[in-house]
Parts: sequence; C-alpha cells; structure tokens
Amino acid sequence: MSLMELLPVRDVTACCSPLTREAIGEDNASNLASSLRALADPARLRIISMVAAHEDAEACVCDLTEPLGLGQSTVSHHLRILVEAGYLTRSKRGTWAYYKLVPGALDGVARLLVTV
Amino acid sequence: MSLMELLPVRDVTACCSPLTREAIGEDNASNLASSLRALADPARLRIISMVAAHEDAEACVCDLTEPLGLGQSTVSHHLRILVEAGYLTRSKRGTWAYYKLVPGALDGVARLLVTV
DNA sequence: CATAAACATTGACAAACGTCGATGTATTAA
DNA sequence: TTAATACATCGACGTTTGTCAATGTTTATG
Repeated sequence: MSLMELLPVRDVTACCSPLTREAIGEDNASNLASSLRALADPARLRIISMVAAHEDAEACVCDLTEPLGLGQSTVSHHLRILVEAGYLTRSKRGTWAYYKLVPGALDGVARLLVTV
Repeated sequence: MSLMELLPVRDVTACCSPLTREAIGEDNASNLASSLRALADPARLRIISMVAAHEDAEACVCDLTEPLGLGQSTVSHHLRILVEAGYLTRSKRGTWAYYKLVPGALDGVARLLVTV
C-alpha cells in the first residue's frame, strides 16, 4: 500500500495559475502531472465519458465492464485511480457501487492547461 | 524506430467533442490518452512552462537542462515527446535547437476536458 | 583538417503501469 | 445458515516509462 492511498482525495482545482502564465514550481508540476496521469489512459477516459453519458450521470462497475471489454478487477482498478485523483466519487448502495463525476474536477485541470 | 516517429506530428485540436458531451469512441480515447500522456510528467510540464516564460517564448536545450536538474539526453528525450505530441516545434539555428509552443495545442486538449 | 560545442540517439536498468485470475468481503435472497 | 451477487484486493506477468552514461551527428571555429 502506497502513501498516496492514505491521503484524502486530490482536489484538482486547488492549485496554481495556468501552466503558461508563469513558470510552474516543482511541486505544482508534480501535482498536475499526477492529475493528468490519472486521465492519460484510454479506459479511464472512456469510463469518465460513459459515467457522464449514463442516466442520472452515475454508473456502477457492472455497467462499465462489458462495454469496456475489460475484466471486473481491471475496471475496479481504474475506478479507484479516478476516485483517488478526485475525478469520481463512489457511493455504495446495496451490493452496488455507483460512481459519479466530481463537478468541476475536469474543468479545474482544463483551466490549468489553457493559454488564453 | 517506432512507427510513431515517422508520422506527422499529432494535431491535438483535430478531434472529437468534449469528453463529457457524448460517449467517446475507442480511437478518440486512445488519441486523447496519448496527448495527455505526453503532458503527464513533471519535467515535461515544467519544460512547457519554461518555454512559455522564456524570452521570445522559445528556449534551447541548454536553457532547460540546468534548471530542470536533468541530464542533457533526458531533456532531449522529453522535448522529443512534446514535439511528437504536437505541443512544441523545433527549429535548428546553428548548433542550437530552439523549441516553441504550438499555438492552440494546449487549448485543444483543454477544450476536450471541459464540461461547461 | 582538427577541435569544440550543442544536440540527438542508443543501450541499459529500475520503477511504474495495465491487465488478468484468484481470492476476500459485504450484502441480499432463499 | 447457505448460496449468490457485486465489488475490492492481492499476486503475478509482460510492457512501458524516466533516467543516465556513452556514443553519434552536425555545425561553427581555430
């Protein structure tokens, strides 16, 4: 178990000014890189997109496994990364775990990339 | 030498609609993931930021090596990834290689992440 | 031509990553 | 209580990644 797993979920929006506005510091660069690395995977991008497109804008693991063409444990793994990075929330109801987008999380990282 | 190196530099802006607007396809997810993976490294984020902050908004390898605290070959490696991903251009003058931001490249990927 | 400078490329290595199958853990249903 | 379902976690694996030292390449200079 790494240290990262014990820390609270990352708040992507609480950071620095846009990347090209002023020279980014070492720590902010590492944080932003972590946020981007969580997004930089085809399966995880599709998960985010599928969650957003799903009714009530939430989805359980079972909704994602088959369309992704990945094993259940792999999907759980990706969801975990997205939750820890602050892009998704998890709420358990019965035996199901429902995942939702965190409002503003994607916009927060997008804001840091924009140059205009 | 991989196939990727022979292809023209990726155009990040020529892609799909925002990630959360409609379900992203498999190919678009892979392409966007590649674009994000190129950004998802602290050294490369700092390179982009330093190039933007440098005078005339361009910098050579020698400008970057020391502040990054990385070897010259490592910096060249990162620059290569950023050029191939379409974020930087390279122009050689004399023995120097000058790197500049590709206008709109960062905004293109930011646009795909934004939800509003 | 010979040397030096700036950069690219190669090869090697350890660390991180994506995937899977197997197992563990709640929760519901019979 | 037993069985089944939905999901998380673990262990193992092949692949990719970031880094460096060494070498190759190009351009300017003596």
